[in-house]
Amino acid sequence: MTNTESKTAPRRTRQRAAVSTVMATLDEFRTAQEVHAKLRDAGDPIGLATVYRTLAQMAEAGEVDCIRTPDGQSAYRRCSSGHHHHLICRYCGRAVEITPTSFETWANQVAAENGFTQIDHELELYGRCANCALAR
Amino acid sequence: MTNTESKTAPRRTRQRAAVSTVMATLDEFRTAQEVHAKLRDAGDPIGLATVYRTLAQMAEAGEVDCIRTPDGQSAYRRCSSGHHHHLICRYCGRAVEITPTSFETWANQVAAENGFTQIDHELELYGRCANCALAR
DNA sequence: CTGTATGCAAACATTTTGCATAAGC
DNA sequence: GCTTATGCAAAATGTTTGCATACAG
Repeated sequence: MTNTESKTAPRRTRQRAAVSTVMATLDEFRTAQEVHAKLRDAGDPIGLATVYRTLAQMAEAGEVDCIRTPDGQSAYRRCSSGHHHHLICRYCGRAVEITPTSFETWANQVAAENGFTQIDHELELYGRCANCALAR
Repeated sequence: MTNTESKTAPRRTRQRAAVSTVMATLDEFRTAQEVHAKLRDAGDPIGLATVYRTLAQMAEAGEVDCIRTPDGQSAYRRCSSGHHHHLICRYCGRAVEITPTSFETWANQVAAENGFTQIDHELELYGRCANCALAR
C-alpha cells in the first residue's frame, strides 16, 4: 500500500522453485504445457495455471525469454544473458539467439535524430533456416 | 484419383477479391481479425471464417507472409513490400515513420551468418519523445 | 448442373481469471 | 495473522471445422 512503486519479491514456494529448476536445465524453448507435463512426470504436482503464471512472471522479470511457436503456443527458455533477439525459422520454428551490437547503435542513432530518449525495441527476424532450405 | 499434385486455382469470389485488395493496400502486418473488421467497415460483408481460410490459403500460396504477434495472434502481410517501421512514443503515442537502411544490411548479414535466407523482420522502436520529455 | 467457397455456429486449443484454500513471511 | 501463491474449474480468446446453402465455372 501507500507506495505505488514498491515491488515485493515473489515468495519462495515449492512450485516456483520447481519451475525455476526445470527452466535452468533446459536449453531449448519449451511451451508452458510441456513444462507442466515435465513437472508432473517428475512427480512434482503443480497446477497448469501456476506454470503459466510463473513463466509469465519469470519472463516479465527477464529470467526467461518468450517466443511464439509457429502453431501459436508460447514457448519459454532461460535467458543466457542481457538483452538479445531471435532469428526464427518460419518453417520449423527453430530460433537462434542473436546479439544486437550494431543494431543497438543504429536504433539509438535513429532515436536521437528524432528527439527520442529512453529507447526500447521489439525485434524479431524471420527467415528460412538452412535445414528447411534443403527440405524444399 | 487423377493427379495427386494437381492444384485447381481458387474460384474468383467477391470475398477473395476483397481480401486480396485489402492485403495489397497494406504495408504492415495485420491480424485476420483486423482484416475482417476492415472489410466489414468498408461495407464488404464477409465471414470471419472465410477471412481465416482465405489468408491461410494465400499464405500457403506464398502470396502473403504469416507471423505470430507477441500476444499470440496470426498476422499477415503481403510479400516483399517496401515497408517501414515506427518510432513510437510510449507516453503520447506519437509515431514517427523510419526507414531502415543500415538496419536491413545488418539484418541480412546476421541472417547469412546463421544460414538463414528469405529474411523478413518485425521491428518497432519505443521511447519518449522530446515533447513528453519536457512535460515530465 | 457440378462442385467449390461461404456463412454460421459449434467445436477446439490455449491461456487467463475468480475464488476458496494452503502456505510463506 | 495477514497476504500472497496455488489449484481447480469456468471464462475468455483466437482459430478451425461441420454442414447446409450460394454461387463460380
